[in-house]
Amino acid sequence: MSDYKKTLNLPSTEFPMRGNLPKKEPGFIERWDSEELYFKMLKKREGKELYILHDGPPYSNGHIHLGTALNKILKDFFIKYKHLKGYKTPYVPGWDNHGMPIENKVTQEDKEVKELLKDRTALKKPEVKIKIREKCREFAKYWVEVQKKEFKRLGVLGDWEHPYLTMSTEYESEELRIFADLVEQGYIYRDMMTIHWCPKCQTALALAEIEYKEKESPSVWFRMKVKEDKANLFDGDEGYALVWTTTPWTIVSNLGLMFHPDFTYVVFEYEGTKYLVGEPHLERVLKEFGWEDIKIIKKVKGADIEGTVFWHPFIKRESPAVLAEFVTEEEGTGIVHTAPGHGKEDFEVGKKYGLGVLSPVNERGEFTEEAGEPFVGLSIDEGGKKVLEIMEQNGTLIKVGKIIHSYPHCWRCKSPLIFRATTQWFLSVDHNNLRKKALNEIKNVRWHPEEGENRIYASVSERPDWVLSRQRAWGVNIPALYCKKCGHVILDPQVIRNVADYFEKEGSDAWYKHPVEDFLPEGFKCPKCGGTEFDKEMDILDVWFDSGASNLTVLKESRGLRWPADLYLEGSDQHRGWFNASLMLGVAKRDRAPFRAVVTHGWVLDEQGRTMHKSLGNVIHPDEIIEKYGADIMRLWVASVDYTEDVKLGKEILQRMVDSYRKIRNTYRFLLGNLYDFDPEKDSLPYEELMPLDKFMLHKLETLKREIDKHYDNFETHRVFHRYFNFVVVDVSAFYLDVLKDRLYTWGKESKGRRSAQTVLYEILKTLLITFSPLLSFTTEEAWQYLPGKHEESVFLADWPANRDEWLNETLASEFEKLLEVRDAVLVALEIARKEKKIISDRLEARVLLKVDGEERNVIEKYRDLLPELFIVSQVELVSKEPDAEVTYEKDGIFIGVTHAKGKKCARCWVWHEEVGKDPDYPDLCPKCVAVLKGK
RNA sequence: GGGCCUAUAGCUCAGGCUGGUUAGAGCGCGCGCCUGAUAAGCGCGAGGUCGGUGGUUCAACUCCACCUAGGCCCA
Repeated sequence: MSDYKKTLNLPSTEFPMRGNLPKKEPGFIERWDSEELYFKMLKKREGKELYILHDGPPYSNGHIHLGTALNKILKDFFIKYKHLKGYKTPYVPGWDNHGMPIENKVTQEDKEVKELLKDRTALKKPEVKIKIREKCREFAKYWVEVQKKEFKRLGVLGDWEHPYLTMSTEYESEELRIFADLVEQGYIYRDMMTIHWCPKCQTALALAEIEYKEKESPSVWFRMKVKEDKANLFDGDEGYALVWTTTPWTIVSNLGLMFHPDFTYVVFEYEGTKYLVGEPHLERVLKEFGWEDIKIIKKVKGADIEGTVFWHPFIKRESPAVLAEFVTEEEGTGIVHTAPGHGKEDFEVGKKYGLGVLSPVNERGEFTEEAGEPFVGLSIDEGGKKVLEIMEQNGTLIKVGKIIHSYPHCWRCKSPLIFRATTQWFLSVDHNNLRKKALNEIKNVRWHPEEGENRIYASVSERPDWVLSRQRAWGVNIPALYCKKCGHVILDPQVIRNVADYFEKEGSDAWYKHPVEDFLPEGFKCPKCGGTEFDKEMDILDVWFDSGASNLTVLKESRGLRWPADLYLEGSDQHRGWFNASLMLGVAKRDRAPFRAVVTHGWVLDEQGRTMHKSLGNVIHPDEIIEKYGADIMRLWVASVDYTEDVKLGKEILQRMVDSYRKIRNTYRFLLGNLYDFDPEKDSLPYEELMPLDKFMLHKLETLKREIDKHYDNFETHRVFHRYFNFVVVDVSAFYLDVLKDRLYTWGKESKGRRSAQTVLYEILKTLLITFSPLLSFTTEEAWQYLPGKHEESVFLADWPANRDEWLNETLASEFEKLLEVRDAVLVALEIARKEKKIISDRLEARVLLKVDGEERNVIEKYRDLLPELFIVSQVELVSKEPDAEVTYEKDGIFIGVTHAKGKKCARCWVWHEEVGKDPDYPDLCPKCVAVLKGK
């Protein structure tokens, strides 16, 4: 009986059922590398239109995380897709190397550097800087190599041997030349700016280096006498503004008083003296002072107080009233002491009102000459006490208490920070209409998702001038000169270009290594005093300038690239970061946005939708996933989610991806198994000779391909995934392949019916592999190797399947959709027959009686011979009355009856047939099988 | 505190922008079948009232307001 099994055409393939991805994937990477697949891909598209995705450089200071993995995988999706579509897609990965995190790491952990830095002033010495930079370079280089391996492990193809590094000599010199151009065009200027400063470490701190901690400070209440009472607050009498501060030392630098424009202010009289205070603050302040029996004189709106002038409490200096929204109701008096040199808001307001800036404090946190006697040389704490002393004496001090509040501290030495005004280099955002031009360019860029446009627009229209300088060691220097004679600061394009030439040859350490004379053009003199001796600027450029310049330094013809890029693809946090910086520099230099389209993705969150955080213990590392499941599972996950929003990842989600993967893989496997004896060149049938069901599947395949194509083009890879997966599961696996088994297994090996099916199976498999290869790169490549017939050595060297209009057959498709509706109803009836009535177990034991009315009747009759195959039952009988059977079922005018099939079960094809046994040579076979075995 | 965004079955996504029959799909789950895709394959079924509250409307998951939770950026 089982002898007949050998006469069947059962599937056969070497393509393994199990993926074993963690083990197998590295082999593919090696092969792609050694066979130079990336370059072969480029070569294949020689002369074709370019599609340039410009890589946003990740920071080289540790292993990649899920966010960077997500990012690179998405980039790989679109590059591969565009390549398959016929574009030439060179991809040059980049790394961002300079900057604070690496410098901090080195200065904190490198023994040699730590030793050098025991002397806190050492940081200023060129040789120490060179040492630090050397260590930083080593550090960055190490992590570039690590990340490179990790990115490659994800299956990302690109020119990994020639990436761009912001610390490379080539990059640094080009960057400096761009800077020189900007100087020449007048974008760069110098101005004061307040920064967080650690007096102990004697260094500026970036926002990320600040820790907020509780601190006890004095709570100082004092009064400032009116000088010019423009708003007639006090009716010609002597009057005082009540002011509060927690940093008495900054009173030395007071240059104004802030009022809230919308608050109401109250003038009241206490013991014969008139005072001004915010109305919301009045009660609290009186209680604080223990003042009773006051008399309210009048109320004034904050906005009206603007322009009133007060006297500094102890210096003969004016302090005008200005308006600002920073003033709060909760604290103080509603009148805020303003020292533009010592506070961010103060600085902004001071700049707006032209108050000037006083910052008479040196790097060690000591008062300078500028502070005047008796403060010179005092520390800020001592100075603060002195201030209180003086105000106590002259009667301006009202009360001193204590307050515990959150205050910024240095992350390194944990001591409280101060605000200091320093001179910095700026890029003017409004020079040459830069902002306006940039805003205009934003409209010409395709943003995905669309909300990105609002976000970048807001950040460009609101952004202040760009502070370019950093007081750091690890970065590209700003090659400015200080005239030794007159102190004049010079930023000369020619000098900068000379420096750039040195950078190109020696790297940016050249700035420290060479004497300043080496950089000067012949006969260079201080334009102000004619001096010929200069000091070098020690500030470096903001790292956002580094990466923001990448479009200009990297997208060059000499690299086979082109400016502007077709696509930028980064996390949505880059609207304010890299997109912004790139846009500014791109527009400043070339009057155009450096990108044609910008795609952004969200954050990777845990399964509950919370940020992954060490302290929450919910962090997942990419290599955990790769080692356990493989990169294709990760890629499949990326493909399955709508990345424009935040995406969740966790155990269940991964398990679902593994399940999906198995289904896809097994379907590939089964397709391959049924093509073991099929040579597409010899055995394919022309379209006209295909069986109707097979033509129908080509119609579905063609539709699928076109939809997927559209989704890729719209950057909607999750729609690609869902559409594709649904096709694989529903149309191919559950329907087509299941129905086809009889034809594939039991019909003659070279029968037309079988070849017809194989012709379509081959097209399906090939299309499935190519169209999904950007997403599921390893597995499609693996399966590709088993594809029969002549084909490219790699799926990535194939072309996106061309549109086949002739495969679209709407008439046939709508007929089959109707048949499928009937099929669905039949399946329900069969389930009843099996489960409730137990008259059948296997579907082939069933005989189906069918009565269909209306237009569907014609279709059913047209394809009546196909119905048993389609339902996978042994017999189908069309009846004209509602069937009288053991099992009946009706749905939407489709009447179904189920009985047990007549005749006997054919031992070979298992189909029940009344003519089984008719042939004496094969007493247990049906006529069809007999014919097959007798070779027709 | 401000800007932008998100919230549909256990999971991943549709739908709704142009408000109107029982809100769809696949996976997972449950129950079966098969043993000629077998650490596979097939079928059937049960799951949501669309984050919450209020409003507009004859009618809202879909429009508006507020709230809650979460995310990114900024302060």
